[in-house]
Amino acid sequence: MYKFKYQTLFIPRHSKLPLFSSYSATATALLDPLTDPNIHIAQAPKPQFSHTLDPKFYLSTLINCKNVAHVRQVHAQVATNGMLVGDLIVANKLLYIYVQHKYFDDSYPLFDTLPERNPVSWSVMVGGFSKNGDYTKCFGTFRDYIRSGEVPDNYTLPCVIRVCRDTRDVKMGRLIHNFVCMFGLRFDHFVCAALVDMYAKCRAIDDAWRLFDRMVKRDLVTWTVMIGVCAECGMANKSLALFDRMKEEGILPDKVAMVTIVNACAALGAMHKAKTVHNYISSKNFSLDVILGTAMIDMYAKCGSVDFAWETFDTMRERNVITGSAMIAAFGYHGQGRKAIDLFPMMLRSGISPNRVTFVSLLYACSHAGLVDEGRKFCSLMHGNYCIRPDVKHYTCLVDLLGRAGRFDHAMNLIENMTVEKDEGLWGALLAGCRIHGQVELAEKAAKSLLEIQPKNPGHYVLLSNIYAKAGKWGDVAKIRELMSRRRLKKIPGWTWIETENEIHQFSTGDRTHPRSKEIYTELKSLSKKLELAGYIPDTNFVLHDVDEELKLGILYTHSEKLAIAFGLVGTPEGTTIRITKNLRVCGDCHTFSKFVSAITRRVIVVRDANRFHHFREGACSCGDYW
DNA sequence: TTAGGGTTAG
Repeated sequence: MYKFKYQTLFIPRHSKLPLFSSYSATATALLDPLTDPNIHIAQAPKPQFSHTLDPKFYLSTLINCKNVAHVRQVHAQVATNGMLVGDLIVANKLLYIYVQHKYFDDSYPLFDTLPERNPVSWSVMVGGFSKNGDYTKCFGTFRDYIRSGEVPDNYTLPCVIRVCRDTRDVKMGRLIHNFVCMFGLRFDHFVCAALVDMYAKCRAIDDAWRLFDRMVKRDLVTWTVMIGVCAECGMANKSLALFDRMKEEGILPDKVAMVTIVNACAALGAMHKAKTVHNYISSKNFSLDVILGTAMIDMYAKCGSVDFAWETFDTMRERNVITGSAMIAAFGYHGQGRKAIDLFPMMLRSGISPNRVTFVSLLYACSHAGLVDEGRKFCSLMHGNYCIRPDVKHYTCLVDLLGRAGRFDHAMNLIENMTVEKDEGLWGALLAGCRIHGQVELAEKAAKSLLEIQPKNPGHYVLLSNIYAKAGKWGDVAKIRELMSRRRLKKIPGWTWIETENEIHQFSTGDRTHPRSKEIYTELKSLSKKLELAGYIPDTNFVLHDVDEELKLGILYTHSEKLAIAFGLVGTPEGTTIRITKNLRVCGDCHTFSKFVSAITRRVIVVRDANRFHHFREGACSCGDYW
């Protein structure tokens, strides 16, 4: 069908010689055979063109070029015919194609030698550098643009704003924002959307909100940006509200928006919301692809249901290493170390190779289930079979594993010989192990290193104080309290959330603001009598305040977890699982309290704390009292 | 002739 004489094409770049001798067919038809993967460039047919000065012809030819060699041919032809001087549109199109395909060696000389440049030429170059991550050249070109006396347009500015976002340079972002106002583009949709994204990613959330609220038209992507940033900044509840508002305004979510909202549910740990979102996904027929499915596994795991996470995993047609690692991590959060370990060979059998995150998840799962030998085996396997060198996260899991098992010699040996930089997580893991086993001296060492790295984190002081309290070292408890006061550090207030069908209820210690507060306290009082009869003894060591025992008891009884559990008992149907989320680690007394409550009320209580999940059932906890 | 922004695991 095509009658070509095959010959090698060797086209010198920027050749001044005419390269096409005669016109025989349309450019499109001539270039079509090149889409055939069996035809190599070197064998490609030589197109037969005649000279032409019609810019439309060249534009159409450029659009249909299938490789850079042909773009360069057209470039040379265009240069020969003087079109670069005569028609800036053709020159810009050439620039655009080179930049799109990252042929900066071609685009930059062309841009440099253009007899004239218009905003499109500048915009293409600035955008090209921005997209390619060459921030210095992007800003350099933008600066030259402004110096040339031109006013940047709504095409160029978003490219520069993107660089500020990628480099998290909010200072420069604000400077560009000033330019935006100067150039009268503050209401431009594209510019505004880019600014909202930049502020959101730089965590300048107030600025992002201000602009978002002011936007005349907000499209799906901008809504998604705001929904995502709210969840990341600990305002997942606001994310969900924003999602509802978006739908009310007639914007239909796409799959990316759904993944974002699934993440918000995961951050919130709200099971009812998670189910509602899942129903929405099903009703709108979003396919459960690898990204959405993996996000849902994570969501269910973080909402306290490893079973739903597994169901999702099981339904997915396509899985990758991220899916597998997410499921292993899900088992790990919930203390189901064996299941996490069993998933590993399944993953290998399906042809998925583990990566460093997979091993972190596995080691975490082993650690939270007290599987010391298995953890050590995974560590050797990681290094021996997969050539993955352990990083600080792997070491942290190992220290955690050894610390929980009381193998402090091994843990210290590991820490002393590790070659990667030690971080607060590593020392925190050792400190947590010391707390479990009452290792006061080692705890002091760990705390010293920890406080050198993070001197302003009150949680570390509280943990050390609890260790002293457990050992009866009240003088040291007092010293820690003084140190905290001298450093003006306050214990992070504990918050607990509990979700009912339509609402999320939040409690702080001693909270009486809830509309059903009276009922909650009555329930707590009646519960305390039953618990004492069942053998529960409140442990006031967990109260850091310097107050008398009676007051300590009072404070202990109104910890936010206990208020949330009491509300769960009165506010949810009998027999249903009570699911609560805490911002801190669960306190030892509340842990014992929850075990007793689960026994006397026959309720399953699922607590998500800052570290892991606890499933309280019939007087026992899934963590085996290691947390 | 040109452009921007949102998505999965520890």
